[in-house]
Amino acid sequence: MSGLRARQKADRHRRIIEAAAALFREAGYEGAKIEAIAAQAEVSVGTIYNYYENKGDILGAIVSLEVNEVLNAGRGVVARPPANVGDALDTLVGIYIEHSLHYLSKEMWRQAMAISTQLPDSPFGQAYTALDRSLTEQIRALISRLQELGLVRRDIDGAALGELIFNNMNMMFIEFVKRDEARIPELRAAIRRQNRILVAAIGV
Amino acid sequence: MSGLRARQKADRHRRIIEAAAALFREAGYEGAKIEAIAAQAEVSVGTIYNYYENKGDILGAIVSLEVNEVLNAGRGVVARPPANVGDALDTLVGIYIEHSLHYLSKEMWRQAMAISTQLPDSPFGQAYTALDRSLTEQIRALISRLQELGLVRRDIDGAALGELIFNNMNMMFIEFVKRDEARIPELRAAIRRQNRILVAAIGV
DNA sequence: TTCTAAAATTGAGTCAATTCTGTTTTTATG
DNA sequence: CATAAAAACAGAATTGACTCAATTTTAGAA
Repeated sequence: MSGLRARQKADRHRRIIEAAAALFREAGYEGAKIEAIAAQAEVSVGTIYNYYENKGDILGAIVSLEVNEVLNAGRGVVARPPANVGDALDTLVGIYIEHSLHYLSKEMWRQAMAISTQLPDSPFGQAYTALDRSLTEQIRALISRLQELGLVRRDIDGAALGELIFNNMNMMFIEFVKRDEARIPELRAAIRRQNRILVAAIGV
Repeated sequence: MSGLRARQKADRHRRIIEAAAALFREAGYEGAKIEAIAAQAEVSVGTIYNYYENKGDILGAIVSLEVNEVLNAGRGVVARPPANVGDALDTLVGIYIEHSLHYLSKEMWRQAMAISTQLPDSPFGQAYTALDRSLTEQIRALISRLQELGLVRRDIDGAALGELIFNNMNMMFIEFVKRDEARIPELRAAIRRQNRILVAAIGV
């Protein structure tokens, strides 16, 4: 019945996320003190911890928003991929990368990745792993689509190939966010160069 | 030369590392309090921070020891690789993976990886990136060696291939340390399956 | 409307990493 | 040897994430 309590809860969630997102961007993850987030969201410190297990989970909620957008954008490519294996992969990778810095700064990505390895069993750690899996799955779906279209050999191990492509891209992205001066075009070019080896191997 | 001061310094370094390694293993990274490490090493908290920028750097020193051993073990394979591309890669990957849990527990690896992404510019962050590069380079050297031996096509982009193989392996290793129940044989099998696609593409 | 149990909020208190400042030890010099 | 500068040390103070017991608010029954 969408009672008062439920509405207030949703509203507090939103205020906390908005306050945190703003402060993470302004002051960086470490620089954004929980007290400051609480003050800006007009709730108490205790309330934040009632909603999120720890500071990392707040960042986690923001990351989920970003990655889900990326996944959505990727669906279009899978549905109607460019009629060329190299271009198809490049287009999908491009969408992932170009969307990735929309809400999250490199510093926020670094923190998010760090937390997800540090606490793999926390809510955020598990959510992050699930997001990675979804991305891998989407790449696998693209390969499957390309096989249907007769652009990729039928005898290719699609699952293994999807993992290979995702893992390489992801590792490149990790290195990318670790260096503030790294630029997107160079990242894309490097991944394209790596994928070229695979494209040669799997094309009909 | 080699005055008292230098000797005491080296000795204190050693004691701190030994105390930390023992406590990290016993109590985990978080569980090993700086005060406890200081007590066991018979120095004060302040002294530890005089030697290491932060707790992560202590772990970093231990990780470096481990990875350098791995690199050393790998040299043998590069010098005399198995006469088959798939086996050669599998042997090198195997050495990396089998040695990896010698001194470091999965939990210690998780922390180390997290810190290296979180603080890429700290002494440890930079060292970790350099170690990754060395491993990538060693894989590239193996490929180069296999090309000399006529086992891999000459027109293959060795640098890109080395990165691809390392990045995939590394990402698989990250997922491996994130799950306590994951086992080494399955990890190796999964990587072998992924590399099979590449082997088919690059063999003469 | 009034009352009660459940749910949610609050903020002072705890804990551990890191910083800071005064003291001690070592080295170099006369 | 004495001594002053430099280096290293010690541990108390600070800081900030997180906890928890007390208080307040809400939902629903009478």
